[in-house]
Parts: sequence; C-alpha cells; structure tokens
Amino acid sequence: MPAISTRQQEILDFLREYHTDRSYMPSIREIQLACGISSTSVVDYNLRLLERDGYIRRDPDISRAIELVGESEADLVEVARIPVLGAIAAGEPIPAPEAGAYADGDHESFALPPELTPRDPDNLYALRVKGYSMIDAFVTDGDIVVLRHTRDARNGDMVAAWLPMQEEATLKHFYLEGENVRLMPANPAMEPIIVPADSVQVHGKVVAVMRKVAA
Amino acid sequence: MPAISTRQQEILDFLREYHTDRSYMPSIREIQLACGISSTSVVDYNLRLLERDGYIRRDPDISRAIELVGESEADLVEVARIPVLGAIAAGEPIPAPEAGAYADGDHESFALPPELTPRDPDNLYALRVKGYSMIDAFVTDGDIVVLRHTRDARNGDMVAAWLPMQEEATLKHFYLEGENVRLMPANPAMEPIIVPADSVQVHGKVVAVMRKVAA
DNA sequence: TCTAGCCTAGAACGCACGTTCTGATTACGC
DNA sequence: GCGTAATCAGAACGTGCGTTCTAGGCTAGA
Repeated sequence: MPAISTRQQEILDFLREYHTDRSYMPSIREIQLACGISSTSVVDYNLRLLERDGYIRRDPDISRAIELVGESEADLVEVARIPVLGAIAAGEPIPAPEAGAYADGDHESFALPPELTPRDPDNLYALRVKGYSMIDAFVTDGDIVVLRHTRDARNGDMVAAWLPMQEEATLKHFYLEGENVRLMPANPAMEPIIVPADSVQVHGKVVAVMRKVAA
Repeated sequence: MPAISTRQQEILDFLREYHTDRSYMPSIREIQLACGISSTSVVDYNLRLLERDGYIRRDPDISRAIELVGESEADLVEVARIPVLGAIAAGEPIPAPEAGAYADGDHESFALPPELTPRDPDNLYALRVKGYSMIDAFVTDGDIVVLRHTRDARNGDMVAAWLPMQEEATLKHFYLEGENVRLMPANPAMEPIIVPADSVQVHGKVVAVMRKVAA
C-alpha cells in the first residue's frame, strides 16, 4: 500500500473511531467538521485517494457507504463466551451453574476458540482447576476446564463429580456399573473410587482443557 | 423482549443480511423493496416499533443510522490467529517455522483466546502433539501446544527440542547446566536427558496448551 | 353498527448528503 | 524563473432518504 498523507491518516483514524462508537460511518460533512477541513470537496478528494490506494471502499450515491477494507473483520472471529463459575478443588463444593449464569452474569468470562467449541455451545461453563489432585488426567493446577452442564454422563466421560458423603469434588472418568459408579483416574497407579450411584452428583462433563504456561 | 410480527422479523432478518454483506445499513426504501412493502411509511412504522421494543437503535435524520442492539458485536472478540505448523512426535523432526508462516500461510490456523495470549503475540505457532511421549508434562496425544519461536530458552521453560544425534524431538523442561543441557520431564519416575549444549536445537517454548476432549 | 386500535397506502415535504464545477494555492522538478 | 501536478476552497446542484400528513382496510370488543 502506498504511503498516505497526514490528512488522509487523520480521516482514516476518524473513520475508525466514529465507526466503533456508532457502528455506521460519518457523512462527508461530519468528516469535514471533525478533521477541520474547509470543504466537502477536499474530503471527497481524499476519500477518492484512499479508495484508489485500497484503504477503503465506497458505494457511489449512497450515504455513509464507506467500508474500511482489510482490517478488523478478518481478525474478528465469533467465539463463544462462557462464564468461569469458579474453581474446582478436591474437598471444595463445585459451584452450581445457576440458571442464567450462562448468558452474561457477573462472572468472569472466557473466550473459547471455535476449534474447541462443541457443536452445541449451550450450557457451557468453565472451572479453574485448583490443586494437584487430577494430574493423572493430564490436568494440573491452574488449568481451565470447560464443561457442559449435564446430569447424566456416559461411560468414559470425564466429569466433574461431587461426592456428598466424602464431601469431595473430583475430575474423573465416569463408569456406571450396575448400582455403582466407578470414578476412574487415568493413571493406573491410582485407585478408582467406587460409590453407590445415588451418592454421586455429576455436575458436568469436560469438553475442553486449556492451560497458560508461565512465561 | 416482546414478540414481534412476521413483517418485523422479516425486516430484522434483512437488516442482518444486508449488514453482513455491505457493512452498512440499508435505507428505508431499500428495506421497502427487499421486503415487498408498499410504502416507506410502513417501514418507518415497523422500525419505530422495533426500536421501542429494543431490537434496534436509530439516530433520527441520519441516513442508514440503524444499529442492531444486543447482538454480534459483543460476541466478536479480537483473537490472535496462529498457524498450526504440523505435529510434534518423538522421533520426527520438528517442522521449521519458516519466515512468513506466521502471517497467513497455507497452514491450518487456530484462534487463540485472548486470555491465553501472551503480551507479545508475535512469532507464535502451534503444534499438534502426536503420541504419548510427553504425558509426564500434562500433555497428551492430540493436544495443541502453542509455542513462541525462540532459540534461547531460559531454565525451567518448557521447550520443543530437537536432538540431531538421537534424531528425536521432545517436549521437556529446559535447564542449561554449564556445558550441558538437561531436558527434564515433569515426572520424577522418568529420567532426564542430558546432552552437550551444542547438540540441542530449541525450536520454541510452550506458552499454552489446549485440548478438546472427545464428546 | 359504531368505535378504537393496529396496520398499511400513497404522496409530498424538506433536509441530508454525495457529487461536481470553477478556481486558488502549494509543492516540486527543471 | 516557469510549468505541471497535487492539493485545497467555496459554492451550487441534484438526488438520496428520513419524515410526515392524510386516509383507507383490517379485527375486536361494546
């Protein structure tokens, strides 16, 4: 792209600023006023140059029909925003995903990249993993686990389970075996937990794991 | 939000469609034409209702100044797109992040959520983890590791290293100890690799890990 | 049947706004 | 200097476009 004059740069900046505020583009005369330009023809002249150099696109005879090309839109990806309800740690209760929390509560939110988003992005929430009690499942302290809220897990699912008797929360693989539920660590060196099915509360199944490594 | 008539729904749909195409809003008469409405006053009337019910916002006397409220913009987040250069597996060479690959090559790309993006989002690339040779670092088969390309790692960094002598690639913690480099697994049950510093090529340090759990 | 409210028509009004025309001013190479 | 091109001024023109006025067709309840 060719270099542009300070005036053109000024116009371009104003376009960006105006658009983010109002979501539509300024008129010629508004540009004139904002940039301290004396005539509409000067604005038109500079817009013409900006269009020739590929910075903007214009539709003739249409009001405010200026498009900023090549920027923003390409880097803007629609992502699912999911609430981070809290932390999951062995021994602490799992925060309940109360109704309405999914939309936009006062919770911290997290942008899940499209590549990791399941087909059905509803009822998703995230928990921050606390402690080192689930390293057997490649999940360690500080990780963010993304869960879909569900009460009935299928065999093999990795679930956030709450054991009311033991007052313990864990992240384990879920297996229903007759009357009992086996909560299975991924590490053969650790023992599975086997409890009656009615003394386990499944709060959700893990659909994604993310971790930021300390720089 | 109150229910809206089919005509209002039709207008709303057209607004969305038109805006995604042209990035500005249609005029009253364009809406009239597209929705098969006989009069501009009917369009204005319905737009008035849509505004009253909170679906859109309008600026009076300004052409095409219709904003769709509550949607899209809030869910659009600027994310860093990073290229997935290939896979890292023990025994296979690490794909070289050739110059220009960061921008937008023909590589698959991945949207890194802002929460996991480092301050400096340059020189980032991603590798798909193949095999189970790094489970000691909470990284398992199928994971996506995000790395920043760098040649000099600092002690404790988790790096993608290439050992030309052994023809082996690994993901390990890096420690420089005098003349030697110790590549340290996170699991005490596994032995560290100690090699001369000049026979190790650091290709990058891990800044994030992500995993999609099979549904 | 009358009336009230909701929705639709058609046309006209008038400002908003893109465009264009004629010059003036500045910048730059010779 | 001089000439050409680039940039800027000011004004006028024509139309795009929001707005409004009047009025007609619905349906429902009194």
